[in-house]
Amino acid sequence: MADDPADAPPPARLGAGTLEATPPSGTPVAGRASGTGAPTLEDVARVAGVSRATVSRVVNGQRRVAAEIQAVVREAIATTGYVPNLAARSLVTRRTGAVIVVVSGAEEQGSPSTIDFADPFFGRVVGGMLRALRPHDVDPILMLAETDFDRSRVISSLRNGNADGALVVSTRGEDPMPALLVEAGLPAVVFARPGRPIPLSFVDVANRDGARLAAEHLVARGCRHVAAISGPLDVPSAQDRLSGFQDAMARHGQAFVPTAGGNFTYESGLAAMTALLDGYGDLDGVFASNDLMALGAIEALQAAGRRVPEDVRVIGFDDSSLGALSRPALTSVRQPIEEMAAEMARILLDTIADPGRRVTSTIFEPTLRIRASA
Amino acid sequence: MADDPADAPPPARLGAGTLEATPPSGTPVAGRASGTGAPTLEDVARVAGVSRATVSRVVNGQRRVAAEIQAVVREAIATTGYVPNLAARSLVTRRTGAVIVVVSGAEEQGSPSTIDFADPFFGRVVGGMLRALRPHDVDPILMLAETDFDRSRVISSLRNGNADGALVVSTRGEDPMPALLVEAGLPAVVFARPGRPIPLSFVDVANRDGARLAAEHLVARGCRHVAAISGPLDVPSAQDRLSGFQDAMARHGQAFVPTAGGNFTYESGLAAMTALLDGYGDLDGVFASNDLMALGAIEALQAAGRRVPEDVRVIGFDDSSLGALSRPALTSVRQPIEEMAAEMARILLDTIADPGRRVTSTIFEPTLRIRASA
DNA sequence: CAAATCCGCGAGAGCGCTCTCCGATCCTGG
DNA sequence: CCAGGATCGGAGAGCGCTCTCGCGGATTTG
Repeated sequence: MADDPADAPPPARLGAGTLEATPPSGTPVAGRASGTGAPTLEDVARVAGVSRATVSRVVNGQRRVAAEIQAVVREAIATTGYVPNLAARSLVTRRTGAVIVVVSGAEEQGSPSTIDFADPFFGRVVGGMLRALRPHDVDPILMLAETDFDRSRVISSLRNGNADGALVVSTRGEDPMPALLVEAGLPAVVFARPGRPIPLSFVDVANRDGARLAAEHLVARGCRHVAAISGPLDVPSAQDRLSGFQDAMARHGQAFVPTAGGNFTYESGLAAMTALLDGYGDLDGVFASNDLMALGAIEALQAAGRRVPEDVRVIGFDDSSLGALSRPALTSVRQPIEEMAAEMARILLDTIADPGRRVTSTIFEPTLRIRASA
Repeated sequence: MADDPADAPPPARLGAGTLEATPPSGTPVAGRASGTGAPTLEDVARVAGVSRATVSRVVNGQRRVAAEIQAVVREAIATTGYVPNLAARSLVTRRTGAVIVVVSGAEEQGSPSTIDFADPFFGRVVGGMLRALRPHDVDPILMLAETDFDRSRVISSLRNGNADGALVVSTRGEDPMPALLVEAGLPAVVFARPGRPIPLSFVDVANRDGARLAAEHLVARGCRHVAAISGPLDVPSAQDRLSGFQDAMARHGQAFVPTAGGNFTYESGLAAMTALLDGYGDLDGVFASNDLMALGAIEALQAAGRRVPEDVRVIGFDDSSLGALSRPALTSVRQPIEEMAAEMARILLDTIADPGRRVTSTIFEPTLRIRASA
């Protein structure tokens, strides 16, 4: 890979400030000997007057090493500025200390899934994983898996020992990624129950319970004609949220819940609400399967002259920052995303440590975050 | 890449007994011989009846290899299901094919910077980097750098060859990360001009131009008494946005611009606007240095009975998805974040390929995204 | 037709680390 | 005071890969 002038020419170059790159004078490298630049175990051993093996033992704390020698070695490590070469280590240990965080989904024409990352949801998940991984000194490698090629790249990375396992968060129901992982027998944990049952660990939120919470709240607030805006029904969570909501409403006397389908986007929520309003003018409550759609629904409601929450109450799902900032602030079912992500990391780490382990799943309880919209 | 399950040359064994629920019968692993599990170069060489070196040449396409032999080798690779062991490769090449993406900032008490990731800004930057890195087969390792410990971990990772370089996006002005990187002589590129001048490549947006755009738009819309809500002034971009705005307003006849300081959060925007309203009741236009603060400002304005945009026009900076979704939709100065992130990746890759390269900076031109709020 | 050239392949030496032996030292009990 | 056991450091063999070097055969040139 030399240079590729074919790459998108960077637009609008104004100033091109060029400073002389300073030769790092004060780099704490000392007492090396080999030609490459970085001090090696060998170098430390020489300085400390011990063997490579002993230094290794001190570094990894594997076997007891006499306190005295340990001090000498640590001293030598400090003066040489030694840091272990992870490539060499993982070559022999067959562990990389890295996991792949896969943001996966089927490719959608024209929707560069920048959207993925613009959605705070992914940020929260990734953030939660990072925090859980960090104390274990495990690095997260971020990969997008939109195309089959991407997915095979993930599998390859794992197979060739670039990473020890995968944490998958899918955007769609029929994502092939989980199945591929299982097929290859690779350690992995996914966010949300996979579309079809496969032996793979996952964490999820009790979607039906969350939907019930929403239903009960609407009922308690006096709503008598409520509708639902669902996500794509091939996604299990969307399915559960809808059916959970319908069931709960049925228990409270509303046997039929007018429903419109969306795809978790703002626009689809707007469209769904508009359609709903068309057929059912007397609605006084709406449950949307995520916040983005709920926001779209509010927009449609307001455009139709309905006030939220006075005329129609709206509840979302996710408790995203978007909903907290919008006006009226969105009442929403909160899933403890960060904790869920942390749990994923924990399960994966366990699985890596003990590959024989059976698959597990952890279901988290949602809570209702009451704000202004309902 | 069709591999028929029929052609399994030597007795294929995979780590059986690890999975329990599925018998993964069709795993594409076949034709190994060594004990570890994954086929090695050696295995491929044996199957193809050539030397290790030749297989390596085919894999890396480095030197001419007879087409005929090449075919045989590729065949062997396919039947063995060979994937190169990256650890072994990077041990000798001293390249890892990975870069660290550092989300950095000073530690703040009580604010678990989940906020970082909930802010769509980071998502967009990271997404842009991912896309630019992918075609080069470079993997991004995500790391948070909040504490000194985190930062030294980043430096260590780089120094011990865990990654080839760093892409840094800082949240604050006096972030120590850039300086540390320069000090250690490590390849790195930062997002936005560093707080103090150091020999480090960066990309940025022409903040002053963006602010000018906002000023001119407000003036064109008839605003005569405009105020500014700035970010923390130790951040160069916040400084430039403010002074750029002030200068542009001065050119248009408003020599004094009432200003309140915020820290890029919603709450600070709200507080700043409230304070501004206190002192200057006749404001008819506001420029906030980012969208979050602009949103807070609008909230304050509405709370004070001012209509947006009828009474007061508001312009933000960032063109974030938050602003697009809020009502009234936020007019904002757009910086091409994804392209900027891609350019960062490009510069870093160049720097890694040619470490002697001098530092460069690329400044992008902002544009005004006109929506409802101004 | 012989000599010079070139091209493509194989042999082999490590890259920096871990980890299994083994030998040396020390401690303990008889 | 010595045998036996426990403890701790050293030597050395690779992990899987790349890359330099050199050699043989094909091709070209005098």
